[in-house]
Amino acid sequence: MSNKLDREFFKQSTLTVAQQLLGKKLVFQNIKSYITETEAYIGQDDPACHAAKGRTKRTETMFNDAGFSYVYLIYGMYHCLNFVTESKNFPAAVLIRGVKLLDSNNICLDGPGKLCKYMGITREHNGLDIVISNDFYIEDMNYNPNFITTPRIGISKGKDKNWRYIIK
DNA sequence: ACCCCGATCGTA
DNA sequence: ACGATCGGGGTT
Repeated sequence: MSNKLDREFFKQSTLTVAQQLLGKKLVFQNIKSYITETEAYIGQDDPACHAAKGRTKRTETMFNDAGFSYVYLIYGMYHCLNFVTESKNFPAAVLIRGVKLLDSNNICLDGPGKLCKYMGITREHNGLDIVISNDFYIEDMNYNPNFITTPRIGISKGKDKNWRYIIK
């Protein structure tokens, strides 16, 4: 038995998912970690959301049903991992900004580009259904850490939203 | 065809 | 503070 997160979890409001993902176990192939930092990107009214201007080839996966991965290349050299939230055809996702490895000396991977590089996550892993996958999923390990809330970073628009969450 | 810019990171 | 590096997306 496992406590793998199901589609209903990811269908919740994006802010709830972003907060609730903290402390959850992320399994990608043979790498196990837990999530320490997230950010929310929500819909066409969020100027920092890639899908703010609607459906494009790149943002197509943000319109997927909840529970799919959204991976994109940024600055020509790094990848960022997100999980799609809310309803199908509503573009919203949670960016995974930091994790702590569970089986390798508690190494912290602080930064979305760093954790993708370490895990080998690329655009090949875009649009995968992590609710049904057996080697890419998230599990509840019954850890509900306290967290702090801050503005999102690295963006030029939408700085007013306090949609970044970090384990204390 | 061209141009600008970006949900980053390592180095200085 | 800055450069690396390149695809997406809008404009000509």
